[in-house]
Amino acid sequence: MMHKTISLADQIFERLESDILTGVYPIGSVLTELSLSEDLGVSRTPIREAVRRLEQEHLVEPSSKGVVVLSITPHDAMIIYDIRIQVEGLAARACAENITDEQLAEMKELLELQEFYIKKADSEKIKNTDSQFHQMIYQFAGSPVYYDTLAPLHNKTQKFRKASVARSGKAVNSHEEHHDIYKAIAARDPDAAELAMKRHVEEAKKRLAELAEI
Amino acid sequence: MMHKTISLADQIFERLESDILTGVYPIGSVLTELSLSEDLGVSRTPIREAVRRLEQEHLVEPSSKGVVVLSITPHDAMIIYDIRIQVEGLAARACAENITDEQLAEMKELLELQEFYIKKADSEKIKNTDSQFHQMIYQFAGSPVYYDTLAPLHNKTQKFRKASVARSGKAVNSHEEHHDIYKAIAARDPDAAELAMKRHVEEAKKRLAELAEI
DNA sequence: GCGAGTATAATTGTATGCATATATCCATGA
DNA sequence: TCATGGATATATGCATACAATTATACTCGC
Repeated sequence: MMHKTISLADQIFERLESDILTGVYPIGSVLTELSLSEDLGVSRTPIREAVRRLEQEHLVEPSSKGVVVLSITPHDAMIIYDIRIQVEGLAARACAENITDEQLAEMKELLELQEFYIKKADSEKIKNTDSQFHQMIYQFAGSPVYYDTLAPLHNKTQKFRKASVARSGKAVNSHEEHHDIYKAIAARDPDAAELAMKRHVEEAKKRLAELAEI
Repeated sequence: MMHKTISLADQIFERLESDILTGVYPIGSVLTELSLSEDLGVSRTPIREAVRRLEQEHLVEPSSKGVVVLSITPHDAMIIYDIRIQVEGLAARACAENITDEQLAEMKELLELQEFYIKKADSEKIKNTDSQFHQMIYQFAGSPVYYDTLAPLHNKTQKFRKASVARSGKAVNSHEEHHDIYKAIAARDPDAAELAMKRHVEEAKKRLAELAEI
């Protein structure tokens, strides 16, 4: 019952993370290992593992009794964008310096796929390719440090944005900005890549600020 | 068996993290839960928890048999400093904008303590106060996001530096730079605080680069 | 009626056992 | 000799049992 499948702990983490960021477990509610274990029908062991990861990401906080749900505030979201502006700028620069031809081709392919989904107006898939594009940048930047630092931040803003979009009904489109970044990286121009990426994340921040009326 | 003290899992994580970053477990070596469990004299449960955290921080990587030690390369360390330059700059700025009088007093006290240890040439304590100073900045910046992002990065450079210092015999002293940062924060001057912090982390990067002969 | 002290319940920390998957090694046959 | 197949060893994933701590409720004495 082990390898091919994703571990229960991973599945449970994904589920709990989603449920917290989308409000299924409201901020302030208390979760205990035992109650989660009963709710999800598994033993405490994989639950513990998932909850520890939630703790590390500050989505929950230990309290005298179980853990209490924290999620993130709009203010936190804005700060995450400020950090992302700087660090993704560095990552894009590193990417322009280090990317291989194969990786570049992969990136181009993803952008074409995104274009396809934009024409079909499949917003779920658009958002997916969007995230994948950023994760590619993190991965192609030449050090796992970029991914480790940026992936959790990106993840949080994505889910926060998702909740805001659901409330407002608006959607966003940043395909052109992605293409600018790609072009700079393809040209192996670090300055241009950094600039394009910083501009892109800044725009994303502004869009969310409007959306969430911060 | 659940004393007031820190949990076994936490202790083991700290120890393994240190041992990896200082080379006790060389890069490429393989660790299994069972062998660690026997070496450290505890059951697999807390070991598992610690190893999962190491995986999340990319200090080890799962393999067919146990996990293999990754640690960080000098190149990674330099990248971490580049990220810290930017993000700690933001944190220092936020700190100057948000810090309370009590927090400011606490910070001043810490710097006086550090001065005391410097006169006594107690390098272990100096390093401790050093780390505490940075962590205070993260905590007083007004959002847990700063701490979550910066603490792991700071931790890694500290331990990496420790290994380098052990090899070279040199030590470093950055008290004056800390004091500059404090003065800017005390004056509630965000621009000056950001600048002082950036300069400080840049200097730390240069010192490590010399030390590690990168 | 109320406070103190104690019993009880609830919760997490740790150990252990079992199931399962994978690697390794050895034997056997062409 | 080499490939193949199976037995064995080793590893992790999950469940469960137990220990210990902390919160809560309750009782008893005043």
